[in-house]
Amino acid sequence: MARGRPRTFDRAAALRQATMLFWQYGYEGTSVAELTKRMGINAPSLYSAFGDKRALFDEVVETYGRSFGSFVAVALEEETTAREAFARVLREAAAAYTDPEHPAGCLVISATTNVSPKDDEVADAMRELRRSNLDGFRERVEADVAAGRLPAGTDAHALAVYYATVVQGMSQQARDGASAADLEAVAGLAMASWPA
Amino acid sequence: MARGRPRTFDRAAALRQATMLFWQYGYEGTSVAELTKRMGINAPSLYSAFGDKRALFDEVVETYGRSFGSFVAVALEEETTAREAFARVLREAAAAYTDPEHPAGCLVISATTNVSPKDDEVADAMRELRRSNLDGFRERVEADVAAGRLPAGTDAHALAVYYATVVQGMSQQARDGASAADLEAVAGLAMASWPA
DNA sequence: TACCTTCCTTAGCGAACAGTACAAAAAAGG
DNA sequence: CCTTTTTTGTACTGTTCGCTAAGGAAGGTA
Repeated sequence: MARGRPRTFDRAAALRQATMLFWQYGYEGTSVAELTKRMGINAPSLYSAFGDKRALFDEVVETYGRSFGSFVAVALEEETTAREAFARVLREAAAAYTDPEHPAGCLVISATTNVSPKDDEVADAMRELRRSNLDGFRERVEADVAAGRLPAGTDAHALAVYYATVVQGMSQQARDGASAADLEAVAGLAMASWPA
Repeated sequence: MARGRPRTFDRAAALRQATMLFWQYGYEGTSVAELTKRMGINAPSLYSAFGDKRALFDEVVETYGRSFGSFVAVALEEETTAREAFARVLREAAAAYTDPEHPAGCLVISATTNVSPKDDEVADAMRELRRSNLDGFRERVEADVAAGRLPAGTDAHALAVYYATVVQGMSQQARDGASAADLEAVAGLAMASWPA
């Protein structure tokens, strides 16, 4: 098996390099020329291995969700109470968004904030991802209401939107140079709004 | 005076149209071709009246700050207490960011989130604007600490970063389709974190 | 009317964009 | 060895990018 000439570059490593570029400059802010340069390959190798720019970006987003972005779903699932879950999400976001090992903030939040009309399909796909994260927030609150850990009248949607707002704001703050300590303080203040 | 052929388009109206495009699609997401089409003029008229794309954007940002974006500074100055000032900023942001008369969110927050490396000067200029807004937040808190309306140990910087985070998050939520009611609930929850 | 200044329209500039045709090169199968 | 299959590097496609040269058009001034 494995007919033909084998590829001479590490596909996973190239994908990681592409991730760093899209993370830092966004979808349209990253050109194929910059991608091939950073990935250490020529354009035909990129198109052969990943399809086109859009497909490469989709694969970047997918692997991002299973690595850098997985802490959110993990925290929502592992913590026993919604309060502890959201506190952990914010605490870990403060660390992750300012980790000097990679670009600041969250790729899903920031990579398609400004796109020209011709690429609104990509922006819509990312918006849909953020909306599903918001649903995850709401469902976690609803689970605690159902379990009696939160009052029956709790507005799960409002609480979910609030913490999504804080997380998205933290991402932008990190990209504007906020420190991990700054964001930890934000996380602490945001948890003061948790219903009594 | 006023020698030569007078221009046949309304410069202020053209600037408003440019504002709407930059507001919706961002700096790089808006092409000169789209600008001229929406402004109803040809490229040479745009360059003659405004300089180049960057100068047009700068003028857009300046007029934006004196109109749509002025509510923040006004609220910080007019309200007697910092608490009332921040509550008003969040309340008015909820309305302004979802006003159907113009694109959602805040132009200064969202127009240069993703730019290619060649335009990082524009992104830096906008970052500096956001940083000065953050300074305004901090100074408003410090004023209340000095006046005895807030405890002497209040962390003005942390509080300023927190409310800047909420405002930026609200802008992104609005661009993702959040309603005015959603953002009003966010504003209410965010004020629950105000120091006792 | 004649002139002067400025604006508008047409047409196009070089550069960068995403994407590809083509043939040499390198492996496995026969 | 020879064919087949896939990757490789070179060079290139058509399109869009921001921007502008050139000349006619339209006003005020004399």
